[in-house]
Amino acid sequence: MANIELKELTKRSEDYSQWYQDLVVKADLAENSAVRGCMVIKPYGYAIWEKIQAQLDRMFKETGHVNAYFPLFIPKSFLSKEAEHVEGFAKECAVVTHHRLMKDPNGTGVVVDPSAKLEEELIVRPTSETIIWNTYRNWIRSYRDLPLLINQWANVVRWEMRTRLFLRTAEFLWQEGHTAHATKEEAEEEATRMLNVYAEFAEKYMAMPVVKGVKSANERFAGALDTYTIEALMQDGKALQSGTSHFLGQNFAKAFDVMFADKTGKMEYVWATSWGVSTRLMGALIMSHSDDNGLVLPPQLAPIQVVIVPIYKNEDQLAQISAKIDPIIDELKALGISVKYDNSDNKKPGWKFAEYELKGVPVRLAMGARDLENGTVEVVRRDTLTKETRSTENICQFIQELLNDIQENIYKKAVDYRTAHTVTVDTYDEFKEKIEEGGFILAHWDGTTETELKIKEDTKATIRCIPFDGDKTPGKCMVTGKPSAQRVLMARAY
RNA sequence: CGGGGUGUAGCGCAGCCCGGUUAGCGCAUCUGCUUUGGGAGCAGAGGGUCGAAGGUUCGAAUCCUUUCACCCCGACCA
Repeated sequence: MANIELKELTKRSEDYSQWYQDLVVKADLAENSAVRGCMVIKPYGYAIWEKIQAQLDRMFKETGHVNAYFPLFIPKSFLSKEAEHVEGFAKECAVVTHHRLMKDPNGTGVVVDPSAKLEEELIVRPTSETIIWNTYRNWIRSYRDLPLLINQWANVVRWEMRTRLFLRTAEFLWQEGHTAHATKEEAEEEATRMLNVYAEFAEKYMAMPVVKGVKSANERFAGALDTYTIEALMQDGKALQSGTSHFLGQNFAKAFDVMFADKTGKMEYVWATSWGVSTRLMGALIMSHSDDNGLVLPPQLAPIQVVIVPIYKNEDQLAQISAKIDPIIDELKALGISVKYDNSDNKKPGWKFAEYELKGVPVRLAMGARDLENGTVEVVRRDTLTKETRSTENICQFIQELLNDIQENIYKKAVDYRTAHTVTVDTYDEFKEKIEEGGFILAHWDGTTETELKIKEDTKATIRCIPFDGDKTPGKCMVTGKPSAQRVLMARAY
């Protein structure tokens, strides 16, 4: 009964934010680093990110995209070429001003060598539109060069005031797609297509339901004509913007002078999109499914899908168990299931059970003396924590089905949660009351930034998106009474 | 940048108010034995510039001054 420390996960009901922090650290996903606001992603956390990456990368390639890599540094002058863009990012840029250090003449440390000042400062990219569009100018001449469908996996830096592991860090990993098109329609289609890719990924792989929609002008990406978003609801009732896809119009083409000759030989500005998801998805994944015992991972993204724990009294017994387990491991692997056989002898079974629950491993098998006698194995599923003892016969097929079942079940649970926490309101008083309970609220809005800001000021809630699907019945704005085309999705957000 | 808090062993903390032998405790680590079906037990061992700098004092983790860092809550954001 000792070792309370590891078990001590703050309960979600006590302090949700603390629960999240505890979980990220104790499940060994990430930790704070020596650099303020920057995290170290630990191997187990990175393994999940790699699975996210691998699947998204596959989906990007299936939709015709290729990967490339652009520089970390951007000349300062580039950033100012698109007026709205610079305004959106200027306040959070890390700037490189020098390129050399020297011994401190007055001490033992090192100082910046003043003679090594850069002619033009470099910005550490907060996003890559500018450097990429500057490059595209040289790549695009004719309509035959289009469309250009490029993605890059990279790190970016945004100097945030306050950070939280995965949800908001000063440096984060992401992918950013940057595409160039001959027509407005094609670019808009692309932006929509990629939003759909994100939504499909969120729902099928992360088991996280999302609402697709368009951002209000106020919440739009700096430099975009339209920002499409997927919005998810976390277990504490707050919304999390999980991915965005932007229709950039010709803004960046004009800023960087990127033109092409169309079929008639006429010179036209190129149409653009950009789209991205980040390590923030890790935060979304954690907060969507996990419980007071730790992480709950969807089988599709779990680095370890099945863990096997032997329970033995001596070496001889372990050998007997291993002899039973080995063929099961081989068969599971042949089915494409990732298995870990934890026969380490420095931890007791009970410790291992708790540990793998904390880490969210979807299925756990345990085999001991009793099972050897009966030809059985204990199967425990992480999502419900239910146990059953089964014959080892056809066990692998059972596990395969069980993994699918878990994937479906946690998705269904998340959908049910969201359904239960989505309400429709018609008056502002009702809105103010409901927003305190958390969750999504569908309400009518007059479409003005003024009203949106008032709502934010009064309630801290923002318009998450104007949903694509669902009820399109017009009505009256809950604040001003002016006409509204459809209900919009509102919530307090991360 | 405002408000609050914390810096003592790898991690988590006590000691500080009221200065006084060798700075403690839990976890982790190492060794040995016993254990192993829900976070094992016993015995032993190693591990510290008490965030930093200055000051007061015979004597400072403790009091004073300065400073740095980090965390939490706000304003800003994926």
